[in-house]
Amino acid sequence: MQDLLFDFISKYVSLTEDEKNAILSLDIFHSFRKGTVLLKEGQKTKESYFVLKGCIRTYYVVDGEEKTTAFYTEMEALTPPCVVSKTPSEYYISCVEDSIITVSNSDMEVEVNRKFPKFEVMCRILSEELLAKQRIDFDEFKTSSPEQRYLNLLQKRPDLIQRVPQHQLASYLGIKAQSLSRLRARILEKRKG
Amino acid sequence: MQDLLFDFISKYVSLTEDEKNAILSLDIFHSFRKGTVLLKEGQKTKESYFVLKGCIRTYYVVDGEEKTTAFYTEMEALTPPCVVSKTPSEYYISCVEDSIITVSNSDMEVEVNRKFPKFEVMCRILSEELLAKQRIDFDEFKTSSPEQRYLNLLQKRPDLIQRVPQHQLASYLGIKAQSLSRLRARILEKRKG
DNA sequence: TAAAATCGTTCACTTAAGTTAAGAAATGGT
DNA sequence: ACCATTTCTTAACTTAAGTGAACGATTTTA
Repeated sequence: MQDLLFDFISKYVSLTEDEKNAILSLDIFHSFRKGTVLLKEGQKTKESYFVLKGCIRTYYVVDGEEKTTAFYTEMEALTPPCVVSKTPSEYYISCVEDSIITVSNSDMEVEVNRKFPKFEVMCRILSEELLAKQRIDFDEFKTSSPEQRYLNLLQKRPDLIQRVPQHQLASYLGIKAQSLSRLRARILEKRKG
Repeated sequence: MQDLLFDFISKYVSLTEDEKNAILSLDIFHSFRKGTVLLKEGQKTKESYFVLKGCIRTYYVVDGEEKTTAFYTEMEALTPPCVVSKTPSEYYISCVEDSIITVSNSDMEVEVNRKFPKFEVMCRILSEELLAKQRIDFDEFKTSSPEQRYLNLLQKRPDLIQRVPQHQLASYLGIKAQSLSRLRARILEKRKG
């Protein structure tokens, strides 16, 4: 499992054995059962997550209704906005599947960055990449219809459609579960006719 | 004008006179007239922008139609995704108003980061903050209706509604110009009735 | 394994956005 | 100052998403 993390890191910086051991000594690898809530609305936290196996989701609860805004699967990292802004969390994070996740906290990261400056570089590059990637995702969302968004998702993350409940997918696409059902039926109809 | 930039930077790291002079010697301050196109679709670039005065927008052209996805105003920074991914740009950038902007390129930044490691730290923090901020914006967009988005914008960036053409605002809100007109009329109607 | 809860789909109806077109208002260029 | 262009609004019609309700299928859990 550790190798997955180190393979990921090696795409950005090369680590010595000492550095690897320093990371391992932090004891950041954790398993969670499906449904486990990692973060609740209103809670303060300094934790960031990196998914090694499984899937986690972020969701808001508005008028008693869950609004899912993101899914993180294998080799994806999540630092909740509340960690950056140092305010209580506005959303929940929970496990869609049994998952193996590294959990680190920002004090730890400050310490590691101080000891190993190359970490600072990796964090900067990672943040810049994620920012650019997320910008593209946001732009695609804005400029397309729910149907186009669904077809786009089918292309880019077909696994999500299999492993995630439809009603969570629907709010991820910005629509209601019933509309997603209808939209899928519409697409099938087009393909036949 | 330079002071605006240094005031902004001072929120993240403190610079010596030497460091300030190093930045000034790069000659990054530029003025552009309203309508100037800074970047075109298909073009390769290494340039990042920081708006000191004025307003720039990013937009895609889909089937001959402009789709505006973002506005950047005073003290806001933009590194186009294509700079990070090193691919041709998928969108245009142009000036909504006469603007004063610092234009830097990524080779310059690599050099500055090498000379002054504190820049690396600032870039990391800035990227992390922007990532968190953009995540919140994306989530708000996903979880609200066009009407809610408009009312939200009225709260958070009332200046934009004044300084930007309605049809550009409309696509920024993910709808057509006619729908924005109608939606505004609907809101006025509610306030009276 | 039986009862309860969650999940996915369908339907009828409502609401709002997309489309096409027209015209008024504002802006820009010469 | 005038003409051309762009911008904004309105209207009638079409299309698709929201809503509330029902029902079977699946999953959970007691």
